[in-house]
Amino acid sequence: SACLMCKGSSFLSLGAVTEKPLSPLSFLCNIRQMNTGSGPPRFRLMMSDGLHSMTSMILATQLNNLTDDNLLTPNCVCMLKKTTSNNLADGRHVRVVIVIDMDIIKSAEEIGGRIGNPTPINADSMILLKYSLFLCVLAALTPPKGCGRGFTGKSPMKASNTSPVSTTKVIPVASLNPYQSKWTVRARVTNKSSIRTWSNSRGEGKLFSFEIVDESGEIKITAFNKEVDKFFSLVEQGKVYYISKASLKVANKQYTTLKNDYEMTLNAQSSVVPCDDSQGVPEMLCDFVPIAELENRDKDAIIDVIGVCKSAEDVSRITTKTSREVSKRALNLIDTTGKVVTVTLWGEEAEKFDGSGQPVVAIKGARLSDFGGRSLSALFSSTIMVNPDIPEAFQLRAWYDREGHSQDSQSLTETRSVGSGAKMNWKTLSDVKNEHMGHGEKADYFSCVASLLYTRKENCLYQACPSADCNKKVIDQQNGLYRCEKCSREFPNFKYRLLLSANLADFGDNQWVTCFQETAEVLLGHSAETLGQLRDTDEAAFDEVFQKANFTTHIFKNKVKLETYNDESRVKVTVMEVLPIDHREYSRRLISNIRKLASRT
DNA sequence: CCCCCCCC
Repeated sequence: SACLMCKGSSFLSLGAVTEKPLSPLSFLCNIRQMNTGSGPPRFRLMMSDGLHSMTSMILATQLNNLTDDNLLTPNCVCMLKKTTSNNLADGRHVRVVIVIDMDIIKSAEEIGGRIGNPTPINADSMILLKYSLFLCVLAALTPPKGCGRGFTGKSPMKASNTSPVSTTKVIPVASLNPYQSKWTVRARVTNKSSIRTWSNSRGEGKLFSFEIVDESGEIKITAFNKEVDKFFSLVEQGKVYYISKASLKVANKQYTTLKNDYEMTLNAQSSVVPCDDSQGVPEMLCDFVPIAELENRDKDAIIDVIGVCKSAEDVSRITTKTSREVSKRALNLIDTTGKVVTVTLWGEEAEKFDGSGQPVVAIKGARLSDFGGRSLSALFSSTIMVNPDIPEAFQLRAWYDREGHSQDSQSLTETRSVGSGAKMNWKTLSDVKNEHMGHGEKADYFSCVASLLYTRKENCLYQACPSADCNKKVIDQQNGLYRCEKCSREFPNFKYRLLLSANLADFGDNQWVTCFQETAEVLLGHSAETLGQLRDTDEAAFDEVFQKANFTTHIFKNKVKLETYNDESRVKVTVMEVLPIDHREYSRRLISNIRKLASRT
């Protein structure tokens, strides 16, 4: 539905539809304790309705007990029963929403993850609505309080006495907002870009950007045109600066890779002054996502990852859709979750990467892709660190050398296929018909996910030649001997073989297929021999085998070929392999197909 | 005010 935080009309229409007062529902995005000095603790909340988020919300102290049982954690759903708004007491003109009464109606555990990718809005936009009701959800930007890095309550920062700026106090980067103009931050430069130019309908120019970090958080800073000339050579990667008088704006969530709702633009008044004292200013702020956890994150999420580079491809050159040549190199990273993910590095990063000695690799700001299930891609804005000097890297190194190197691992990135190694050519049953598969000179191969709709139990078993490599049907001589025409021999025995006709169905179509011995045994769950015995001795049990197999769902790898009998052509589909469904992979494939379909219309 | 981020 439409965003109820910024669209008054939506709010009204929702009220009209339901015809009864609704209490506002919110997702909690984040919660952190504010620095209040003496007095009861105050908690700042970030909430969202899935589309927009609001950071300037404060829990009334009488609700502080909600934080006691660790229920008010990111992703839980809250019902805001009573709210008011106010300016912050510290004299800054910051409008905040105070939550006076609310209930937690679904725990973070029940929600299971962040919903949506909300754009931050400020309290003023919300206050316009008087938000007697709105819908919001708390989504996770950081782990719950107490176990996160960089966003939990931190002691207030002291301005260094070497500060050249005496009129404004040094504040934490995390507390920067557009409503406060007199501030100075002291932070380290990370990830400085080169100078780029642009030219579009709105004009042209040049820019460079960099990121800064202090113990409270991080923010992206961009300099355009004149400010490029003024600051580019001054700003050095890894150095600490006092920065003040820059513009703040809401960061566009689509492009943001840092954990900050805002970003900074240097302007004519801005000051950037080197600071010799880098005491207490971290090198980098990372929020590493365990590799196994990547399965549960949204496609396109920007995440930090750390793992041992178990293996790396050689660098190669590829041509992009826009005919540009670029270097690429894929790495396989493993962490203590035992899961492996493929990360692709590009350009210079791909060229200079050295995977020998299986280094620990940390990447800040990689993009999660759904290629091959789950994989990662480094961006221009990513920071790639080889054997970084951080505790997580030392722990991983120790784990890998001790046990990780020999542990069974499973990749989230499907490189070739499930099962026997051949490439999966996924089709729906109607695709097979519409694309006239099998009509060519050679047979075509495809894989599908389908359910057994019907199996013909009559004639599914035949008596075959007992010699090892011959499966030819034998002729019952009715004298206790069975003749194989192929071997030109008579045998006192035979072996049962399966030749099962089955009707497969998926959501759009159905198809008769033939399953020989091995595939039929998998589908029916018994060996041909057992089935033969069963048919001859216990017909009810034999029937039950088929009943049980009915409506089971599998991955079928098939061969399709047009065959002609007596001037009549029909497509013959033979099942080559039956594989169990990896449900996670299947739902991913399903979602990806739905996305594809949606993008076509 | 940019926002490129690629390939299978």
